[in-house]
Amino acid sequence: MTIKVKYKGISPKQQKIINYVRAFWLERGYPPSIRDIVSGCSLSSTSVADYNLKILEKMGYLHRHREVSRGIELTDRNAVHKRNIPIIGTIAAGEPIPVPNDDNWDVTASSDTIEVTEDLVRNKDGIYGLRVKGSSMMDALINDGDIVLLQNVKQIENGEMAAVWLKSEMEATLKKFYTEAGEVRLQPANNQMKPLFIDPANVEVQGKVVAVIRRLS
Amino acid sequence: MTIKVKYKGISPKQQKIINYVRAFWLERGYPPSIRDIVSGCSLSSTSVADYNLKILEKMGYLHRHREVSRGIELTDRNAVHKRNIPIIGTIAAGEPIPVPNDDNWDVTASSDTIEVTEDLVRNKDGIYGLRVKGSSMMDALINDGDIVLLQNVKQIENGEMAAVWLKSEMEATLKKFYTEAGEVRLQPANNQMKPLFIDPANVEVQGKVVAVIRRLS
DNA sequence: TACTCTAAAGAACATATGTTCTACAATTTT
DNA sequence: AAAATTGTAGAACATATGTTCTTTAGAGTA
Repeated sequence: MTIKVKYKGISPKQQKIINYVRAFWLERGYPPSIRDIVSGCSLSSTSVADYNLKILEKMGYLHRHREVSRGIELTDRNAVHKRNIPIIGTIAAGEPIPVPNDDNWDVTASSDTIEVTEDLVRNKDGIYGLRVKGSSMMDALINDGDIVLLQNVKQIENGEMAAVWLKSEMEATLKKFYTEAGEVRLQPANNQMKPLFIDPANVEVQGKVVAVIRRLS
Repeated sequence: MTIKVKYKGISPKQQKIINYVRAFWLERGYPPSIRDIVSGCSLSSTSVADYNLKILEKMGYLHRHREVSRGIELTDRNAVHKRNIPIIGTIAAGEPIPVPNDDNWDVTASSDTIEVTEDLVRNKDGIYGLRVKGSSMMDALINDGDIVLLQNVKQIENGEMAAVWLKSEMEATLKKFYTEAGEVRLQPANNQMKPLFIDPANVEVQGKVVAVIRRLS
């Protein structure tokens, strides 16, 4: 199905072209070449296509990548804002929390990623995911198999949920984080459970929990 | 939300290639050329890329259009589509579970929606969302403010998580559902908690839990 | 009319890019 | 060990494709 949009300030020919590009792209999964446009829009020459594409680009309807075959990118007004978040490892009670680095940070190289809509991680940089292993995070209301999205931050504000590594206990955990009078209070998400009071030197904050995603069935 | 699966039966190199193709496509709006793949995946020759692409095509991971520049089309399983899920109300212990109807079903009219990528709710019809109010669902590892995605189903399979309304108790709850010898067993997601045994006549299954999304900070 | 500007034709060109071939290394199978 | 299969390298080739140039036609304007 092709959705035709009415565009302002452009000729019928240009309107035809932009609709053709969109339809082609939706149907085939890659953009049309200049000559595809020529035949698809019954144009007489590649230069006519080029001429009109230049105008459309200047008006902001699309972006062309120079010298790239089929390098037409629609500036999509109904663009889906999505982000590929690399899942760099698993988090489990007895294992160190994987820390993002240049290697696993590369989304294109990462074998495992989760794609989320932008509003889940709005405006935030340094987001990565961990797959939860085991049921040790139940006090954080997080189950085996859940995916936790973390943000790589230097500082945690009081009350935020953090992924912390307890050095002497050699344990990873997810807790609400509070600094209080020379010590750190770690509070389970389930408020009815008792907090943990720890020596700050024993705590390594590895990230801030931004979201949790659980898929069932 | 798209979760990239570990692909079976293909080499790490092929896995890297397919991820690269998808990332490239998502980011730039058009597919990569063979030589883009060569440099992006640190391959040594175009023929290596070609060789592996042929295998990936044979295995159905992508489709190549012969003699077409950048004519790589990702198979549907890799395509990312988004869905707007209407959030038709809240779910709380003491309140009836809102039931979808023609009115609140209309995504365009619904005041509140959540946008998710297709494979979180893959192939499923009748998906709607409820915002969790209160902390009564903690035994399901679900917190105040979480969003629960439900599917409007007639039948629940044993072991699936269901949103049920307990008539005489006038209570909504989320539990794993089992029918057993003339009664219904409702098991909290936290397996260490005790199950509930209920007369089937007292149970109204309102929906099947498909996913849980928790946003923090 | 003459001038300007926009749009179109068609051809020619440069190169980006898919394809293929041969040789060889690495791995697995016999 | 020998053979077969699988994967890698590099180059060469054919062509798909973006770019540019010149010429021409129409439309509006002074």
